[in-house]
Amino acid sequence: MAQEPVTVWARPERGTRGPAAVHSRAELTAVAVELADRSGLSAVSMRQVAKALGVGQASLYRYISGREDLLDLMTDSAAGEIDLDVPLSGDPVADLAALAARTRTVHLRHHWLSEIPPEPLRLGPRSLDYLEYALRAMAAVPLPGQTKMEIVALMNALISQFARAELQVSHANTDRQAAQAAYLSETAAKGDHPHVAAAMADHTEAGPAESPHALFERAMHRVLTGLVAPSSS
Amino acid sequence: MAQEPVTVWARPERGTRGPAAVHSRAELTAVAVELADRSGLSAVSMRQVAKALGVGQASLYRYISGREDLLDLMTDSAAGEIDLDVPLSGDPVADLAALAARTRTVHLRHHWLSEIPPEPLRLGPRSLDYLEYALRAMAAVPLPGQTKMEIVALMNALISQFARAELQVSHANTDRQAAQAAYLSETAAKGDHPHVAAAMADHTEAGPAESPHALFERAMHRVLTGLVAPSSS
DNA sequence: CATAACTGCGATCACTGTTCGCAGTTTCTA
DNA sequence: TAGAAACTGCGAACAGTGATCGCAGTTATG
Repeated sequence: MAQEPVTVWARPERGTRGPAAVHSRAELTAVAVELADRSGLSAVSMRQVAKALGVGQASLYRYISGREDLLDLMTDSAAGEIDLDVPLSGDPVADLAALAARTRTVHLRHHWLSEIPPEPLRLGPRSLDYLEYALRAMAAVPLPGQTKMEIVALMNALISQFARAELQVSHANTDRQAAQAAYLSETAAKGDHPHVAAAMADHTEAGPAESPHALFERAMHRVLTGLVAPSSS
Repeated sequence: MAQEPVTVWARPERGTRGPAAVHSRAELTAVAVELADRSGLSAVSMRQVAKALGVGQASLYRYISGREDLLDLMTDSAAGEIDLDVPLSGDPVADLAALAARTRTVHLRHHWLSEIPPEPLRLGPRSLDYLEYALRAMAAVPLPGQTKMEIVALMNALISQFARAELQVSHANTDRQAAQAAYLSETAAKGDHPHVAAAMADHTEAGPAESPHALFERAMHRVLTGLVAPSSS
């Protein structure tokens, strides 16, 4: 009935019969990534990708089965940029924290990673290598495999969150954010929400702001320590 | 030039001049939430909301300025379902963990919360009360306000992630997920990725699975301990 | 050589969020 | 009290989206 393999990774890129395809999935992915790097994820539409590639829009469906596939490819391509040849020290927390730090740089290089709608299980070959590496780092940890996988998922969610927060301040804010911030400070100044007001005052004066990288490493180290530490119950 | 208040919360619901509006933002919100509860966030389109409300589509723009406003209203409405009258014990970690547990139930009640695209700063009045409560729980913690706010953001990201994972297993999987899972186990069985294979084997046998609630509480407690604990550096 | 499988793609469909202009209603002001 | 101003509801339309269908042309297989 329907086409059998519903995921890109299980579908062969080419048959053997017809004329050679002019482009490839890799090419498609590269174009999509460049488009997203420059103009955000919303710029990655079938039409724009087709235009940037110089083909008709409907032709894209010869390479992928839909936009979801494109996101899969992009995500996995980004995962491929994470260096997995770094040897493990044996300290699970330190190794995971270092991996997280490398993942963070990829997130900063590709803003759109934090915009990708988090499907459960968006795992391509490179992402799988990534998962394998992370699990290997936890090999000596006496936790069930299920829990370890959840730890990796949580770690990635945190990395995404950090990247979002970091890009938010650096990037030029839309007027929507400005309005939101204005509403926040305005409401906080009204007298209710004293703790919010205090926290925001802290934020504005503060001292020399800690470098985002250092902040990330500290927080991630703490969280991982909490997660990986042997359970006391 | 443009309309001044860019956020819903700063825009008055009604002027004083014209005929009385037939509906209200609250009504709009309720309809949208019910729609999302039943059919997911994608069912919340201007047309469907208008139809469910019995008005023309263009009329919605008299109450809100766009779909984003609708998401803001829905999110804040959900935040309003979190009980903030629970007295604080004085133990920051325990209080935050309890708050997180209550937030989790709201996420489970409203699947779509995990689907909402995470804008930076989507804070309405109820969300602000929530933030105030969380900061109050950390009043005695010797950390800069900025860091405390980040902790709250991280906590919420984790709650969202947990809810997603939990709903993923319970909910009827789409064939896309099934295909992804098939690809995963197939590739893992190939011999590379031994740690992934082992973890998945753990997953399938395992013993009596721990209740999701207990798992959540344990992990959250650990993470919060790691985050709130006095810095050693 | 015929058949089956493939490629590229113009045209089109159903859907999305949003805007415009108009008729009708209410309230404020001069 | 008349008129202007501000508001409501909304039909129609616009630009954009992802996806499908069918056709002409090309290539390899049996």
